Amino acid sequence: MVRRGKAAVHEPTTARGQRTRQKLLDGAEEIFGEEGFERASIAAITGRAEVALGTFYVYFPNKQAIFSELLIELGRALRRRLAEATRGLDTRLAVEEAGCLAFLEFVQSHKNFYRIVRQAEFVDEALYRSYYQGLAKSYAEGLAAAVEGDEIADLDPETVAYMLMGIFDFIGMRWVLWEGQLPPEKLLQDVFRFIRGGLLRAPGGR
Amino acid sequence: MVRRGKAAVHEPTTARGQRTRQKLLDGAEEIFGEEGFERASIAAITGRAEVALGTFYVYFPNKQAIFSELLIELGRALRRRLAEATRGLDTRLAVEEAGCLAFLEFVQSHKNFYRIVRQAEFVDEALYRSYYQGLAKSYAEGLAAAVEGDEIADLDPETVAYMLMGIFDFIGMRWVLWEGQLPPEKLLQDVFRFIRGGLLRAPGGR
Amino acid sequence: MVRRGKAAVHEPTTARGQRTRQKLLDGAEEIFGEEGFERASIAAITGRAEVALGTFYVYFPNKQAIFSELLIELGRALRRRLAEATRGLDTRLAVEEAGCLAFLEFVQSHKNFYRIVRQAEFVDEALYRSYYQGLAKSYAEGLAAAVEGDEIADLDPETVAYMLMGIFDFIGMRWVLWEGQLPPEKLLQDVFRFIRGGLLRAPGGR
Amino acid sequence: MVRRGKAAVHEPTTARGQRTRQKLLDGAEEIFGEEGFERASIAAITGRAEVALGTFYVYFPNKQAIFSELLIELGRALRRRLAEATRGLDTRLAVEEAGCLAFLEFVQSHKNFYRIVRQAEFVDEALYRSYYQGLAKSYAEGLAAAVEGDEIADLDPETVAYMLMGIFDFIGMRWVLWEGQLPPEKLLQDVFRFIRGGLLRAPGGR
DNA sequence: CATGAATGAGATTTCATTCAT
DNA sequence: AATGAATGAAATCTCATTCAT
Repeated sequence: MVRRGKAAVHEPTTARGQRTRQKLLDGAEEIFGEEGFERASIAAITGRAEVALGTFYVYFPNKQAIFSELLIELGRALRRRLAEATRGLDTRLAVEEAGCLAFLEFVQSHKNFYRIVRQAEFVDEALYRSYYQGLAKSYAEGLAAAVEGDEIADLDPETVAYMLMGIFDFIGMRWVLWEGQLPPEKLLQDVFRFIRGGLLRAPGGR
Repeated sequence: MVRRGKAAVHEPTTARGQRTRQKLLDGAEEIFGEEGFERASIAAITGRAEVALGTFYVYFPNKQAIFSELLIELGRALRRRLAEATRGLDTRLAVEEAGCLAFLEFVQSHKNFYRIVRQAEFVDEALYRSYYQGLAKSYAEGLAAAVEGDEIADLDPETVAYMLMGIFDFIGMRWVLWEGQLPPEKLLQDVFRFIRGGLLRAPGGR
Repeated sequence: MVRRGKAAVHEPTTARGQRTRQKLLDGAEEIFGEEGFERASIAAITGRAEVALGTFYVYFPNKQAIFSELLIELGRALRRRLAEATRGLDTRLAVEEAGCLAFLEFVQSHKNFYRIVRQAEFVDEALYRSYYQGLAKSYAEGLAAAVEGDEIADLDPETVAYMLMGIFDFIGMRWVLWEGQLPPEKLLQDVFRFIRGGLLRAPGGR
Repeated sequence: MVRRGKAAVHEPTTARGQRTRQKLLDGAEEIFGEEGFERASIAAITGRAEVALGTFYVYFPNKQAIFSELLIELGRALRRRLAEATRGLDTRLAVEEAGCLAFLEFVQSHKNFYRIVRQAEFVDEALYRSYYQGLAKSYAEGLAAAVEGDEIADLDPETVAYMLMGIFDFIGMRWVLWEGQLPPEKLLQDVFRFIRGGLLRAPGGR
């Protein structure tokens, strides 16, 4: 009947608009990483992006929206990076090792991403879950194939996927987030040995 | 980072005071779990605790303080629980398995705790780190002894500690936090098999 | 399940609270009258009331709420005034004349009320209608009785009620609102003669 | 009160310009009617008119200006309608009746007009008064002639004009605005009878 | 003529904290 | 010990208006 609702927050049509929108996303990534979602203010984001406060609302309806978009984009970038890093590798163990390294390198070069993902639980829980579920699904598919091919032990692929994500997450936290560097080579080898042992060792039972 | 009020915020002397203080802590645990630290308001906490707003400041100088105290108390409770659950066990593997189960049961009965710990990173980072570092230290000591005794493979104990915490954390997230239940027995067995494999398999090398 | 929602905006319990609340209502009446609902800011209201901005929200959830409350209170005051002014009069015509005069005097002493009622249509339409409908109902009851008693012509009471309200409203606008004074006695007599004629003259038909 | 832009806001010269300007006026009439002046945004108006935001300022210096123009145009249209409807009628009573009906029909076909006029008091008070004063003047002139010719009672013409406008306004509110329809024929006859009585009955006195 | 990105002042609303009782 | 009224800084969001294209 009567059209209501605000003028749709649009995808910009001009190149200038595109640039502004990107500046906002970049600013938001920095500020969210530094301050956390709740303490980050729109004013801080536009300040970092060097645009006026009101400009924010030309492109995003609220703080949640830019956060969610950021999470989606960064998630995509991570997967691209993982896909590249593991392309063409022929054993599952090689994939895990390359993937682990790629992940650690990725979060090292996107330290804010780490903090952004960890906050997502409180900002947009559905998106947060789907981030991990999507990642777990990729992992699990690869693992299922490896189980199928008798390459690794017969463990539930999804469970293994969450365990691996947990390992990577905590190792990344301990070294990349807290120390700002990759784990020393020796420790990284220990991580790989642990994972290899977990994946290969068949014997179950107590 | 932690602001201090000037008024000497006292430990209550009377039994009534003790009770009030505990009601506030209980209310805070619920509200922080539901809303997150930033969105949780003192008014909500006192409302849940069924005391007047001003009463809060009789016992705590500010919002951070009650959060930190909560984290410390819950951390203590978790360790007590883990200590109980693993007391007297004679193999490291048995300790890990019992510890894993105890952890999952603990977070199941303190679902808010899970969310509180995960927020601590953005509220009181030092405390957050010391929570994990303390936990890691306990683990690492046990693991170092097991390495010493040739019970498990020669891996860096601290690194293993973080890997195990990561595994438990993510399995807990996947099952307890998201599904509200412990993982099915079969999957739990897969977790244990994975960990056993990781810990026992000595030979490194590619 | 989980109690949500803000701490209820309360009726104040202490005398001090009562006073503050009343100061806000008084300030709001002035500001709404001067500026109109939309241009009136909460800050202006609290400024007039000489309390801090935040104090407003201790007593009212938003601008609408205080406006509606104001309209209700003022409506009540008008009716009280009309009831007093017409109590004991024994002819309908006398009631109309006394009522007209009382209305004009009332709006003269509450010039803001005039403007507040007229804005209500855009602020709280339901309340606005019920204000007029309530007033019309009172009128119509009195008129119906007068028709019954053959005191006035057999016209639909509700229709007459709206006509009378329209007359009073516009005469009040022309004189009280625009000139700040009651109509000159001579003109007031013309109003009464017109109404008498309208009410008494029976002959219908063209 | 009326702010003036510097850019010479032009009357459009081309036919295309004429059309755009009219689209804006039409859009504004709808939006002002739906939302009220203050809540109506330029963006909503241009959205309804299906032109770009900036286009607004090609034709109008600001929001007030288009509102005032709208009021003037609609006022003109009403008078045209009243003039047509009463042209050639030879008694004042016939004029009033035809005028009343024409007014009600007019507001029925311009429901937004009703709301626009009622808001004008808070947007452009001078124009609002002059709207009523102009209308009252026309009325009063006709009424004065009728008094002169002994056709109606000797009442102050301006006062009667305001009373009649009040009656029409409130009957229109009750039926056209609230019910979306003209009053039932019977009630309309009661309105006419009331007015005839008021106008004809000469004798004053209590 | 027409466009739509950009601006920034101003409004509403929340809430941690203080303080008088 | 407990209360709850009061505060005001800070945050979000809206939108009339300008301006470069």
